[in-house]
Amino acid sequence: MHGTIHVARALLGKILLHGSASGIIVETEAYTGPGDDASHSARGVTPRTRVIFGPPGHAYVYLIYGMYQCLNIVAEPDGVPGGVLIRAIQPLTGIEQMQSRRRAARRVEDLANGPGKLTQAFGITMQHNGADVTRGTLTVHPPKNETQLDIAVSPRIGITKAADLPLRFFLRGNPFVSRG
DNA sequence: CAATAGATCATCT
DNA sequence: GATGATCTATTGC
Repeated sequence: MHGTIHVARALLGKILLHGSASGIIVETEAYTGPGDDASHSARGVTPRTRVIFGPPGHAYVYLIYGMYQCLNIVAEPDGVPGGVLIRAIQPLTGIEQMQSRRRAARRVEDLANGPGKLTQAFGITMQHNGADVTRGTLTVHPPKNETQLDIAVSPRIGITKAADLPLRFFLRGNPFVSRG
């Protein structure tokens, strides 16, 4: 709950890497489980939500609207639910491959500026559900030079329950943040 | 630019 | 059988 918010902020500025594709995480949302009605884990363990209740640092990937996948990072200790949705990424490398996976994107800014777009650009699928993001083919790691970040906060996007909680975090002014 | 319709299926009730 | 942590294309000012 509290730790998930910390992780959501800490993930900003980190690098997501999958094959030749890499980029800076510029937008996240915290989903804190009990008490957060928008969170998938709010109503307990199901076959789908079991990875959110598992150890931190693992990927929770799910299908939304029958055609897009969303990537979360599990954020709480084993047994405690909580996850961080990765909402937007600033592409760094593998941009040509991202463009071939996302023919609809006309600008580089549109390659990964949304939760469904970035999984498509990076080739992330439900096969990655449960994957350890500290080792393996899909990883998150610190940038080479850590700098001060200007982090802005807002309500989360696209939800109907608990829609007023300020649990969305993004890099202020960054052009790769989603439009909502 | 803003609003909206339609696509499409795993998951849960 | 209903419901989405979405995106794109298209329409209308």
